Amino acid sequence: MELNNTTQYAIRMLSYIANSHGKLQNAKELSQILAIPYKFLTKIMTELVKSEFIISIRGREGGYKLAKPASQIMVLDILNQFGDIVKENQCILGIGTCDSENKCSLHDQWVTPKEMMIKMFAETSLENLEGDEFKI
Amino acid sequence: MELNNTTQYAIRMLSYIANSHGKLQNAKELSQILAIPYKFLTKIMTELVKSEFIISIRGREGGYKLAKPASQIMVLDILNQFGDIVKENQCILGIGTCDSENKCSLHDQWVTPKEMMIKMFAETSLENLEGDEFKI
DNA sequence: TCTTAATACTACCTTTAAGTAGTATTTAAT
DNA sequence: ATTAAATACTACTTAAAGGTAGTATTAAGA
Repeated sequence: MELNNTTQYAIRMLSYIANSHGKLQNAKELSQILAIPYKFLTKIMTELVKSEFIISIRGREGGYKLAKPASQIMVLDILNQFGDIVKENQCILGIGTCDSENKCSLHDQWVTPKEMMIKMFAETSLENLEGDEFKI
Repeated sequence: MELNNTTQYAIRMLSYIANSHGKLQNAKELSQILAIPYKFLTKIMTELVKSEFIISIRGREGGYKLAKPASQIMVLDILNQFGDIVKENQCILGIGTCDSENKCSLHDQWVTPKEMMIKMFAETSLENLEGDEFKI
């Protein structure tokens, strides 16, 4: 019951960049600060650029910054981009979809925690992650 | 954000067996009913036997049954057995452990959904999974 | 006692996620 | 112009999860 590694890294990268208020961040430093392997970080970053979370400036003095205000990037968007599915009708036992018509054996117990989780991911933006509680 | 495949299968297997009120179930039939590959099912079942969720009877007319009352097998126990970690101090961003002293950037938002999830898994037994809502 | 139907064991294969390597491209500074 | 420092691209390797194959063992029933 975990987010996959790539998603975890992506959130940390975006969260860190969101805290640097528009100042360009480069891959080398990010890799050191966040303790994410350089080559893996750049790979993920390229996906974040393509999916328009991040704008990259190439060449010397280049780097990365957010493509839109931190308040407009929801954690749920990041999860979706990296295939960490959290859907309303998702069956926790992996038997297709689950709803009130078609329930798996854990369905009723799972409804409430699942909804809380989805709500949290959907309502939390990168802006909400700023502040002293940032951990590396 | 999903349970791993093996855990999902194990819950479904145990849940089905819990609903058969002591009648021995064999791997071949379970495999057909639950649509789980036979060889994979027996592999998981052997682990359930070794970890004392299940008692197996070998030989002709053999099969599987619960090793203890359904009310005493919690879903959380199954998760733990198959490495699906759901712990109080588990960091959702995978940076070691997380607590009120040492917070990752998502910590505060994650606390409540996480606790609900853990509570649900810890308090739900196989007995609670019985009934008409059983889906295959 | 022999056959058959069941679980158990050992070892392997396949797929996917995670991570790495090397080169090409871009651009500011000198 | 040249260099240096940055991102982008293509392809590969590694590790872990998921799944399969074949054989051994067990025990009821004919």
